[in-house]
Amino acid sequence: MGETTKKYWLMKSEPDEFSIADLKTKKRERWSGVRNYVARNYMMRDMQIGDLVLFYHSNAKPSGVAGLARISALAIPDETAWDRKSGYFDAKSTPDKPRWYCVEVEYVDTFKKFTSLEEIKNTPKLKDMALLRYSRLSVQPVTTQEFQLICKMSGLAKPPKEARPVT
DNA sequence: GCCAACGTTGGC
DNA sequence: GCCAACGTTGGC
Repeated sequence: MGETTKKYWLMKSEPDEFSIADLKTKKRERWSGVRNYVARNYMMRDMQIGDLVLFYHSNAKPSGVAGLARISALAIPDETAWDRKSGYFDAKSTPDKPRWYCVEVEYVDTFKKFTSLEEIKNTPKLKDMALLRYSRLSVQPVTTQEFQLICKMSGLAKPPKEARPVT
């Protein structure tokens, strides 16, 4: 990965907790609660404002890609880590020495056609997606080809080619 | 609810 | 540094 500038991502959320509809209502949301170093590092080191995100519903019936979001703020310390009342509390992370970080994402679109995990599995061109190879990783890079194809499968006539923040 | 796959922890 | 035990993710 290294110096490669990534533009496309997939981020998982359990729709019972936070769905694409919730993001649409709230417009923007901090992606807090990630407690995996690989996922954190993608957010901390590689995400840029304007990067586009496939919003994936995990642990759902069915699971799959539900819509599109965009990175609207760079990673900052995840405050839920030092909130004892939070389900994401982690005593090893403090305001002085934060261990966990989160970006902010903003709503872009809800796909007209939900693209299920099963469809992704049945699409040969998508067989190398991190989604299938590292099934437990909740924040992961997506190639341009994969991104464009999933947008197409999801009924988005013109997938945004360029990542552009709204003002 | 089950469980495979994987990440983390801690004893040694 | 190894690895067993344990915890979590997420599909089914």
